[in-house]
Amino acid sequence: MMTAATNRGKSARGGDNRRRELLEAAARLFSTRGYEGTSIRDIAAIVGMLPGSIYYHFKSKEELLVAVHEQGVLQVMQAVESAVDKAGPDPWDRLTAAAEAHLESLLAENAFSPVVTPQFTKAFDDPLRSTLIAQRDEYEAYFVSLVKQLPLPPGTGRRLFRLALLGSLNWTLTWYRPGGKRPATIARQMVDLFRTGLDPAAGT
Amino acid sequence: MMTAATNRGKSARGGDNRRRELLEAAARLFSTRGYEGTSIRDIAAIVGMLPGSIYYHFKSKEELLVAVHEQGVLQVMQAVESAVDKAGPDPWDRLTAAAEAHLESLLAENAFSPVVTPQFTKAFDDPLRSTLIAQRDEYEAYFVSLVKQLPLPPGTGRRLFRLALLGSLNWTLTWYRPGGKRPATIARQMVDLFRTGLDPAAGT
DNA sequence: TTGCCTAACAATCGATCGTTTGATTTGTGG
DNA sequence: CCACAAATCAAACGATCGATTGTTAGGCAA
Repeated sequence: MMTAATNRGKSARGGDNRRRELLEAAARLFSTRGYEGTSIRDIAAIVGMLPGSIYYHFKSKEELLVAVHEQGVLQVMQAVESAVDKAGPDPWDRLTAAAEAHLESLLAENAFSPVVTPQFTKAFDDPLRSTLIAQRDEYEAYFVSLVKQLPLPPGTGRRLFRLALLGSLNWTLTWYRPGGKRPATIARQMVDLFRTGLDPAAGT
Repeated sequence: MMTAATNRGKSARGGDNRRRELLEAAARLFSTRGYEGTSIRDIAAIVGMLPGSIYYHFKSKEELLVAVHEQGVLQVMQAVESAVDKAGPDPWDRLTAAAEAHLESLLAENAFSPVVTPQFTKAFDDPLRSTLIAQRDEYEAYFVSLVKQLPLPPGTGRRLFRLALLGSLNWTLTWYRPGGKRPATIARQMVDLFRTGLDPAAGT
């Protein structure tokens, strides 16, 4: 799905390099300094362009944000789906593969993806906010289906499990430092945490 | 610990009501619209004060933020320590009590606490950023001690467990809607999730 | 060559930002 | 009632914000 008027009716020819540069610069700044903390002038300076020129490519700062967010969701979703497709048929293996790809995307250098977190989304109000949430819901629905495949004891809160797992993964953004464990390792250990539990005397 | 010059040398008489009003208004706005998204004028309007008058109570917007953050950390920490003290001696019960109090504080109406999340902290740069992180680390250290008491099989990653649990709890801020399960219930179920695990065929 | 389209520049708009300054009100002790 | 300090008002400062406008230089097609 494409939010329409996201690009200027130009056909999908490969020639829109500056537009991609703008998206990438905006993504980096939005994810590090926040949306309000980033000015059009900051973005223009990075790509070597005058502030006004940005409005040829995007008709407003909000539209630029929507485009960045859309791109971020798209990148993460593609990475996750591709990883799951490569995994075996076991539902836990597939969920683990998804978690690994999810976290790797979020911590990747290029940094489109951090914008995907709903924490980022929270601050906006409602025309814009709904747009971003809708983009993201499409992605989270994929995790719903992955969790649904899990053979869990009846009565288990699948929704809470999904939210808790994604919370653990997404929260990694706030404490991860490069040089530590690889993201995929962290993701796998987290899934195992939920799967096997910690208390040797559990279930009493 | 008090960051010094946080108040204007006025003794701890109870009479600084407007200051508290300012702190509360700022907390609500900071946590919903973000720091950059909140203007001094917005805060002044809420408490019925002209923008310039705020500078009688706080010498800069940054100092106001630090004071709000300090207050937020303090409130959560006190709620958690009080809850743990009331709990029994069992380490898992104590951790559960902490998780419940933590999440209840974060979702409380008054809304000082959401500012405590490091997600919020991330956007600032370094003189300010370090101050906020230091305030928060003091709080997280308390969870380190709670997890240390847990009787876990040797070789378990206590650090990852703590981060994963706090991630699940903190992430609740992004999806919780009033009218659903009570925060304490959510917190308890999350701790149980980590404690007992989900896979009936686990440990293979 | 002519004509159009893309992409950017140069300059500037009104609004809003954090902050400062100096006068003025309000409350309180002598 | 007066003096003095605490608290707020009133007004404005320079800077920066997102956005608009008019123009121009290059590329490609007819």
